[in-house]
Amino acid sequence: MTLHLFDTATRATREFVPLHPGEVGLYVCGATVQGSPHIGHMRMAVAFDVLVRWLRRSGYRVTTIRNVTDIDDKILARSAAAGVPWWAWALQYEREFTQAYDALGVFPPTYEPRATGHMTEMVELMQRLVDGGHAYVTGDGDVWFDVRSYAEYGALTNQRPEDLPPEAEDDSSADDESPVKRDPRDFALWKGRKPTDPATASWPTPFGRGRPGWHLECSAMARKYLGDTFDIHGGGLDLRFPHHENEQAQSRAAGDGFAQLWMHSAWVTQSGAKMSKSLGNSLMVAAILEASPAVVLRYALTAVHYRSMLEYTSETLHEAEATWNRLAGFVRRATEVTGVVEVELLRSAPLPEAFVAALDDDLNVPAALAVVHEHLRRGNTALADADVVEARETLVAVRSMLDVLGLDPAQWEDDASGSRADRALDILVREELEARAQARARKDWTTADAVRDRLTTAGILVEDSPSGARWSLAQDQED
RNA sequence: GGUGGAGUGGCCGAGAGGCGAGGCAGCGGCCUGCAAAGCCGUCCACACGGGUUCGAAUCCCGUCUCCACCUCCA
Repeated sequence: MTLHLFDTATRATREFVPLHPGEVGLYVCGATVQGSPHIGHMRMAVAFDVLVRWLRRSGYRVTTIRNVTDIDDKILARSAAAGVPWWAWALQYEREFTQAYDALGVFPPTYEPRATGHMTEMVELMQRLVDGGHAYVTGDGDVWFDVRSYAEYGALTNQRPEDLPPEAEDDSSADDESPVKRDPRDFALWKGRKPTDPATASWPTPFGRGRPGWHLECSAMARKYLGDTFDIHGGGLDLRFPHHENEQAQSRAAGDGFAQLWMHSAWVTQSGAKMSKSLGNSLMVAAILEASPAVVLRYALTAVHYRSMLEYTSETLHEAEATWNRLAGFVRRATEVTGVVEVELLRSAPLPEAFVAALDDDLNVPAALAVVHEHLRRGNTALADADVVEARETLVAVRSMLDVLGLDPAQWEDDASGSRADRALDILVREELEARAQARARKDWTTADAVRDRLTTAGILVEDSPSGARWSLAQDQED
């Protein structure tokens, strides 16, 4: 079996055949940096991160483009309201996104182009569309894509232009739109400069000064970095229409082949409904990471199939943490017995067939995790039986699989125990445990249990093992 | 109205015509000085009503409920 992926455009799972053997070009729509990242953004990032990891592990050389939309209506509006330059506003949130991606172990893309750095490419694309009769300029300097000039419009989302509802007759915001649009469904490639726009937010074009509409940048940047035709275009489900439909229309109308396969990741929902920013801070990445380790959030986001909605409840992170502790606990215990296993070895070790089959089947991560858990159980049994050979085999298998998902506990632990406070705590706890060990040795259970109770009260979990006691911070029981 | 998606055991969540996914929680047991961790067992589910079939959660018909996109959105 080879990799099969669900293609949103054809609504079918297809065998993935790269345009160039051994290479994959992937374009993922990144964030419009108008505000702080929430877990929905991260879910999308993690989903495509797993795709990239799997492609690489499968032997492909992957070029990933994830753009940053750093100029748009909301950025202008919000920065103006805050009295901050629009570009400062954009950069601030771009940094927050970068930090969030890093925290969750999302590989940086090969290139991360900003819209504002690609005005030339956008103008060129626009020119090709105007020259080809697929776009037109209106009096106020707006440039519109002519939907009726392109018969395939609607192909991506299986809609026909005539099915799209006509613009509301009494649309009071119509003043913003050109009064001479040829068709209500025509969308803006370029927005002519308005007197209220900051001077820095417009760029010269043959059609006058202005700034890009939302869709143009992705087509222009995908072409620049991946070529006229490339393998996969991804993004969140909501981008299908109009954003991706419009991207495809403008690129193909201009003569480019554009994406061969479309992938869309599903929502994070709350109480069955799409989450929104009005729900408050609880879903913002920064707030979550204050309360939980980043890897726990990553586990929670990874564990659900990327095309299924992820119902986020107060239990989600607790459950993820419990499961994560089980995985990490095995890796820690097994490593004590078998010695350290280097990452290079993991990446060359063969993966269990069932795991490979699961990921090849449209990245079925839940099924792949089931395989991980089967191995985990076998590994724990091997540890209980002091079967070092079996323990090492399962350790390598478990870590190899988790590495593909970006969840190898050994790689997440390195940066978790480095601070001076951590080292100080370790020294103090070890002294307590030593006192307890001595008490246990003389069968003074009262003293031994008193030590353990004291540590438990402090939120420290003690586990005895043949090689002595070990400690860890207990899982937060707060709701 | 148009286009898609979904309803699975206490909870989360895969699968998809016959072999009890997996996880979390609970319960029983083993192990342990007692625990914890771990292991074993248990909890045999698929919105509803019909139909096809030797057999349906899975296919067909109908019904109900929910969600998304069609406007900025991961």
